[in-house]
Amino acid sequence: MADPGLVGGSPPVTPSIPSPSPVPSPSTPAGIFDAALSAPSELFRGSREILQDSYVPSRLPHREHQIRQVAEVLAPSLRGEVPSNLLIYGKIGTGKTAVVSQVRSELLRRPEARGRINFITFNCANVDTPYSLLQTIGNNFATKESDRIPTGWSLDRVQASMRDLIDGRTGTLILVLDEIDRLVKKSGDGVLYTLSQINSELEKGRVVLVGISNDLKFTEGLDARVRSRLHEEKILFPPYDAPQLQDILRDRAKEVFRDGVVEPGVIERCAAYAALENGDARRAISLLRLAAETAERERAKRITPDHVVKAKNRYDLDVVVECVRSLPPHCKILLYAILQGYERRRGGVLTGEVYEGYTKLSQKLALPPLHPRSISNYVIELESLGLIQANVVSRGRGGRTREIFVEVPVSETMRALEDDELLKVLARPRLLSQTLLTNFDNPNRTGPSYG
DNA sequence: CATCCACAGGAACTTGGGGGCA
DNA sequence: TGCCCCCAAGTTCCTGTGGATG
Repeated sequence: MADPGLVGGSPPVTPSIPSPSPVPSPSTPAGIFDAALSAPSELFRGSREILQDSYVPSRLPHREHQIRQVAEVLAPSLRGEVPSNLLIYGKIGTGKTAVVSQVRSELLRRPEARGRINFITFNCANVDTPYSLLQTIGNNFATKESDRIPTGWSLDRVQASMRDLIDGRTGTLILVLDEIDRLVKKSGDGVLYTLSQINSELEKGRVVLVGISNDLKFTEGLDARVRSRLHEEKILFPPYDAPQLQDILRDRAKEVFRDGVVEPGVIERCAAYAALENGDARRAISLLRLAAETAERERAKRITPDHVVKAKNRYDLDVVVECVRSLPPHCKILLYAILQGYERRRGGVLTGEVYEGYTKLSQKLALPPLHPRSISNYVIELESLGLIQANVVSRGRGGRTREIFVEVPVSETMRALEDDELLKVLARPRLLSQTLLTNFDNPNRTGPSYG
């Protein structure tokens, strides 16, 4: 089985996929993809992968300085010395992961790195418990099946086994922990303490930690020893501004689109939308991709600024629907109760009302309702996902509570919930919301405006 | 200015599931 | 097979909060 969240290191073993039968099944309308595949794309020249999040371009505009900084920190590993631990901060889509990935490639390309440097990258959103982290690190070094660390051992045993496996190889292990703040938030700093002091227990191997975080303040709650070890070096990635985002988009566009298909104003509009949202380059690139796909579906010969506007509306709604679908069952019921209350009151709903609504819905669905404490946690989770805004308000003798506002289009979100197997019995006929496109396309919108 | 209300939210605990080991 | 481990989800218990009220 492939290690979850492992981005670098040994390639995961993938099961062989049987080749598809060339004969279409009788129930499949033959040739439904023929039209889409036969004609070459009029817009795309290069692989569409160039516009995916996972693609790391050969050039990272406006990140030359950061690349140099990361390289300088890690360079001692090429001389057989132990580099300092490194923390990289910056908001989403500021190029942190891409820069580390590029430095990694350059580093491993050097002849001095051969047999001397191992580079493993984890995303702590997937590997977020001490056990799974130590297990995955150890298993990355296991050369035979019997060396692998299974699930079910005590944490001490996993730790000792991982240490032995790392020490089985000479050289430096550069351990990149992407979204390290999520690991700390979920499991505390114990495992970081273990990793940050592991070098004192190793004879041959050496470990260097490179933490990547979106949260500039995540080290505030750390144990002082862990903080000082992690903070040996730190690099801040500032958000991109609109002209910088335009440069990034032009680079990608040149690579992926045919000449002259991108109309003036397209790049500028994608960059402007993304610049408004924390200078997120990923978002800018996704918008460009969606705009191109929209143009392609319309069989347009060129991508226009209008396609960007359509793409932006689609992007926002897709994100919401996908997010809603991935919620746990009780969280979906809670969100439905919030939406109902919000629609009824045409404004903020209080925790007590929401809990009452949630309890009624649960009973309707023949599910035992959760305790208010658990619901309180779900409210926090929904807020962190950006679906609602929950402000703590004190109402005097009315007590202290949270006033909850909905941050997504009510009708569309309810419909997404009603599509769910669990909640479909709640579905009712409703009018199509006219608010969606106008609300989503107003970047200057302040505060809750749906409902 | 003490009291009150209706929670907020931290911490410890319980439960149940997936897995290893002797 | 029984006992151990980890982990996620949920519960219980508790203290804290802050503005209206008397």
